Amino acid sequence: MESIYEKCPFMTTQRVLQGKWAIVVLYQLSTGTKRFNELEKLMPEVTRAVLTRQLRQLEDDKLINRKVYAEVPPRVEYSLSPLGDKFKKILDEIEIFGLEYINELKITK
Amino acid sequence: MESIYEKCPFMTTQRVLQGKWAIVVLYQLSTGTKRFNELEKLMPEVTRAVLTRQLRQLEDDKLINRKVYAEVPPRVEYSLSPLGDKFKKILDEIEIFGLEYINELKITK
DNA sequence: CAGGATCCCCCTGGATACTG
DNA sequence: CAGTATCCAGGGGGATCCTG
Repeated sequence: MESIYEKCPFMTTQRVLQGKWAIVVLYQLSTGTKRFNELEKLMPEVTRAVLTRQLRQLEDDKLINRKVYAEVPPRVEYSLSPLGDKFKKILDEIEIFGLEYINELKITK
Repeated sequence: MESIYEKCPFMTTQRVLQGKWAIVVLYQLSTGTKRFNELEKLMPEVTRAVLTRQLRQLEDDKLINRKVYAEVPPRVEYSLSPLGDKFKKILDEIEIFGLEYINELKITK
């Protein structure tokens, strides 16, 4: 890890958000705990392998929790960590901005 | 452009934030209009070519304005567009989150 | 059900050299 | 001063196939 990441809150957040599906996954989990295949259904554009990698990445970055139940068939639940919970504020603003952005460009173009 | 980008505010914002230096550039411009070489000095880790590309990308995405003055030596000023201005709210939350993130991981690790 | 293991390919960041 | 023009290498996304 480099020094700029440790000092600058913007670079730090940027690093966490690099994954193409990071924001959407965090959003999905912000509405509640989800199982793996629930996330799959909510995000049909993402393949399994990619979704798994994105989840691992967010887990490594301490934004989400992964809970495995020792059952058959297996059950795995993903949820926001305490740190991930603090990300919700960003998500709220992203949603507002995103909608405005979509609207604005619809008019302009 | 694909349909999911046009509909989902999270995907839309994600696309805009893909560039490695997007957030930092937006932050720098959120504190006021800057010339190209000011940005260079504020972000020494980024090379010229890369910074230029990032600026063009944000310009294409309508988040920043590029104003060229017909002078010698040339002067180019970058600033937030009206749309970019709306991004400030996200930046505020990113800063808060980033600082909390840095703090938390310092303690945990 | 929830993945793991590979492979491939493209895109993007970065380095370097040149310019109106 | 504020870029362009190339080139290169690495990594991440995506597809496909396999598994406890």
